[in-house]
Amino acid sequence: MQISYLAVRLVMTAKQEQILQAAFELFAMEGYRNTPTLKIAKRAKVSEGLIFKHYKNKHGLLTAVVDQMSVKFDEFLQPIKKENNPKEKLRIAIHFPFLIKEEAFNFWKLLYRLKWEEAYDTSRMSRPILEELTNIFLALEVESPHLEARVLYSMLEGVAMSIIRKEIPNKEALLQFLLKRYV
Amino acid sequence: MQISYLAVRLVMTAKQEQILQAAFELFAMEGYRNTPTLKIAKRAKVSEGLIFKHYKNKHGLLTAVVDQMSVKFDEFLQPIKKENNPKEKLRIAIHFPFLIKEEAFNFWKLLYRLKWEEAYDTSRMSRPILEELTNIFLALEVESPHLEARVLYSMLEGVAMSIIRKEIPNKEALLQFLLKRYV
DNA sequence: GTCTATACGATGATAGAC
DNA sequence: GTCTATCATCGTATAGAC
Repeated sequence: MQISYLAVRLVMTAKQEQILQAAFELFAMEGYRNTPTLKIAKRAKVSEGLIFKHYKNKHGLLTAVVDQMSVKFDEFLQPIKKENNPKEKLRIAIHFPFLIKEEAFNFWKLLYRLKWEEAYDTSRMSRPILEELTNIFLALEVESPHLEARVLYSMLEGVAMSIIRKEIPNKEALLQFLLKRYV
Repeated sequence: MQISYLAVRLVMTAKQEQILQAAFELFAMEGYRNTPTLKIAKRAKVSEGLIFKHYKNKHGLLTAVVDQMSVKFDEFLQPIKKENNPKEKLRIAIHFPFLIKEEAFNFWKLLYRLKWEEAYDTSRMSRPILEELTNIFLALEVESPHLEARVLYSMLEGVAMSIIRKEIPNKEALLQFLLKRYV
């Protein structure tokens, strides 16, 4: 009975969600190790013990946070997946770093934190993008589609990191520059 | 008496160096927060107390590690600084991510860890590179030297990260591809 | 300079009542 | 499901002897 299992998994009490949300925010802002469970409890306005009832231990809570992020990430990728025209896909890909709203910075901060801090395997998130980029260049029949994709991916990742870290003074100019170069 | 002050600072006992080396390795491999001082002491084959005699506290030890890294980083940058021909400077810059030897991966891992994990300001390390790249494109009189430099920087940073994380199967092919594109 | 012993606070986790 | 109380352990840091 897969369906009912999934259904059960989706049911969350209000407090359970508060914990998840608080943990997400704090892990992103201060890091996993730097965040005591007591601080999460306070932010979520629940008792500390409740965290362990729901998520077994601190790492279980992190897993739950990451699972939730995966879903958001898939949603983020939908536009490029739905588009069929390779030129248009490319345009969407280049827009990605610039589409990250300030409210979503925490999401990406956490992703990069985990990547380095916890040696968490974030490839299930990065691989789909790399695959999309490769498909683009295969369709465009360029000389070295895989290398082309790798380079674009690295560049977009580097740009995204700079944006999240608020190191780019004029985002719009950079976006236009990239569009002119690639599309 | 600046000179004698500096001279004093450079004197280190053998055990002090062992501590610094062990801390560097562990911070890079497992992260600053994840590394207990006892573990550092054991790796350095000294007593735990000695760490605090020499470095006051754990954060002081981190500072000492970062200071030492700064020196290594400057050495790394020397080739591009010494070169005058912009085309040649560009070639050197593109080589950078590929010049990182496996033994030096820890160095860069720690740099990125600190960047995200501790919100450590690593700009004193990244800014000089960005400046060099900007100078290159100013000398080459391209249309948008600052944007051009920013994009190259992001790309090289992204590539370097992939290399450190051992995600690139064929480094040589990627290097040749980049050289062909940029130089 | 170096070691041993130890204090002390913080933190993850459990037990039991409601 | 939720809270309060509590524990055990770990980790930073200090004191004092050699």
